[in-house]
This record gives sequence, structure tokens and C-alpha cells, in this order.
Amino acid sequence: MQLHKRDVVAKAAAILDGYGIADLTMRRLARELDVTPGALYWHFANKQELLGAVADHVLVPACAEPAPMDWRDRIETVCRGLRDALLSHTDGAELVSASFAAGQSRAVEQILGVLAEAAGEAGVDSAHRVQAARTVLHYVLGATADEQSRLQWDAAGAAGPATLDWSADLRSVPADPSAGFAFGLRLLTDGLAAQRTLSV
Amino acid sequence: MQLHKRDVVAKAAAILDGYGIADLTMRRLARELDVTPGALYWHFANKQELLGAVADHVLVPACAEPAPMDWRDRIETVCRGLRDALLSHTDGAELVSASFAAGQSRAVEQILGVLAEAAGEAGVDSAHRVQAARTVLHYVLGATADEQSRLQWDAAGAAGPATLDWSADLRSVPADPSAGFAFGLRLLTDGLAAQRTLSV
DNA sequence: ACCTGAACACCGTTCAAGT
DNA sequence: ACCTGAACACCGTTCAAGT
Repeated sequence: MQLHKRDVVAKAAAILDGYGIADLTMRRLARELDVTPGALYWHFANKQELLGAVADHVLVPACAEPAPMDWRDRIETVCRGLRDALLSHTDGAELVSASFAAGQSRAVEQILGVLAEAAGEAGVDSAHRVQAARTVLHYVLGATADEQSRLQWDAAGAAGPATLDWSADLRSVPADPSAGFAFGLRLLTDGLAAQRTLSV
Repeated sequence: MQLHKRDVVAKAAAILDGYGIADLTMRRLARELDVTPGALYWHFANKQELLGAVADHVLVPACAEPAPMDWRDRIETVCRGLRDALLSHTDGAELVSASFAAGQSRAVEQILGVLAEAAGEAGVDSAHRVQAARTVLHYVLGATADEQSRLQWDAAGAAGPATLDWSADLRSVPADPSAGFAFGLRLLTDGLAAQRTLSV
């Protein structure tokens, strides 16, 4: 039967979850779809575009319109939703980061818009809203990619030789990652709140 | 004559500046050093470790001990120095980001320490200092990588067909990138300052 | 319209063997 | 100690030709 874009994206997501982004290659994807590598280039211009489609797929749960609420809660809700979506796929943060950088994800563009609007309500003047939204987004993507690589690093380490009691490893996972994430996010929302007192 | 680590790093930096990170391959590096690819693996365990050494080289100017000053000025000075160092090499932000994620750069670890100390002076309790420092670092790396990719994208675009007057392109470089960077950083330092009022 | 076959021009890494 | 030669197991992308 015919190959459709959504089959390709679904299989790509499966490889991502099972083996990580390093194993998500055009050749392997083609092999698992019982197709020649060249076939993929009929449906996608190049690998970046395909990864962008996978990124958008990953972000579907994070793109639900948020219920009406306070700008602060809205930013927190959107960012928590984004982080959850990223953490629910192996290397999800790295994938979305790369797609964002390459300008290949419609979904993060949409999230950026929501954040920019919230920044406006926080009191940021229209000339700086997008910059403020980008700042928040860079934090979420960076922090989550960081957290996820630690998680995966010591998931692999746990399967290694018996864990010695070296207590204070810089590369270890913190006690409560969600709390750490919330703390960093609060720094940003506090900064946004301070904008209002400057402009009035 | 013999191959030394610093020759390898210097040549790698030259390739980076001249052709970008995509062309900084072990094989090409070896070729330009008139050596076999395998020779590099005598001096470096793998490509990540080599890239980490290049990252540290790029960050040398950003690691100067800052003169004694207000925590806010110190954070701004360190971050501006970091950004300048990243922008002065093609794909510098991407390189350092990757090396930081891989835990291969001593230099960013050091900068992280300086930022954590400044966060402490800002009033962040010791349990959250590193998290605060990481938040600032994620911002600087993300924002600079973003800025740099736009810069390079439209440096390439300028060499293309006559630029049409499409005014509002999302991928265009903003009026004053440094001002945008400073704005995002101010959001964070304002957030840090707000910490103090919470703890006392 | 959609896909195969086959090629082009590469990768990172390893390791016996040489000097 | 330091490096070569040669291999292993891959990559992304293109494109004439088939159906």
C-alpha cells in the first residue's frame, strides 16, 4: 500500500521512543517502513523537514488552548504542558530544540504566540513581547533538554556496574526536577511582573 | 613533527570559523593536519571530547575573573562576555551548547560557578543557586544560538537573489540584537532580585 | 504520482601493524 | 609513544528509470 506522511511520522516517533534521536536516520526509518531511502524524499524535502513534522507530532498535547486564567498561571500551564510533552518522548527536548532552531516547527511557533500574548498581559510593551516569549521558551527547552539528558544518562548508568556511593556528582539528577523547573520558571515570571512597575 | 593537542584544537577552531560546525569532522580535521583520522584518537577519546576542548578554547576570553562589582553588574558582565565569545566564532553558541549538554566543557562549568555565586549574593538560598545559574546559562546559550543562526541565515540570504521588500519576516534579524539580549537578561536579574523579598 | 536501484560523497571509530 | 592502513558499519541526498 501507499506510504503516507502520517505513517512516516508515526514510525519515526516509534524509533525515537525506542532508540533515541541518534538512531532516527532516514535509512533506518526507510528500512522499518519497508521502503527505499529515496522514497522518503518524495514526501519530505529533507531530514530537517521530517524532524519538524515529528516535533509537531510530539507537541500536539502541548498545543491545547488553555482555559482562561491569570497570565502567570497561563504561562505556567503552557510551560508545564510543554515540558511534559517533551519528557514523554526519548530525546523529545533535543528534537524540538533543533526543529525550533531550524524554524521547522509550526507548533512551537504557536506556543511562542501564546507566551507573547501572556507577556503582553503581564505588562511587557509590544516591542518586547516576542523577545520575552523567546526568553521563556529558551529556558523551557534548555532546562528540559538538560534534565532529560541527565535522566537518560543515569538510567544507562544504573544498568552498569554496581552504583558506588559517590554522593555529590554534578551530573546526577536533582531531588525534585519538577520543583527545580518551577523555580527557574518563577524567576522569569517574577521578571515579567517587574516589567509592569517599570512602564506605569 | 609531532601532533599536539593544541595544534589540533587550533586547526579545529580554524575550520569552525571558516566553514561552520557541520564541516568540523574528524576526517576533514585530520586531512587538514596531514594526518590519518585514527591519529586524532590517540589524543582524544572521541569527537565529543575534542569538541569540548574547542569549546573551552572559544570560552577563554569569557573566563577572565570579573572585577569586584554589584551582583547584577557581574551577571551582566559575565553574560555579555559569554555572548561576545560565542558570537566571535561561526556556530560558537551551538558548539558550546552541545559541549555543555555533553558535560565536556570545563569552562562553562566555571562560568556556572560564577553565576551561582552571584545568585547567592542576589538573595537566592543555597539550595537553588545552581538552578538559578543554570537558568541564566540556558537563556544565554539559547538566545545566542538563536541570534547567531538568524545572522548566518540572512548573511547567506543576502548573497542570494535581490532581496525583496517583504517587511515582516519572522526569521529576520531584529533591529538591535544586543538590546534584545539585554532585555531577556534583565527579566532574569529582576526575577533574582525578587527572590530576596521572598526570603526575608 | 509514487517508488526503486544505484550511485555519490561522505561520516565516526577501531585496531593490528609499523616506526 | 605515536601514527598508518585498512577496514567496519554506517550516513543524507539525488536522480534516471520503472510502474
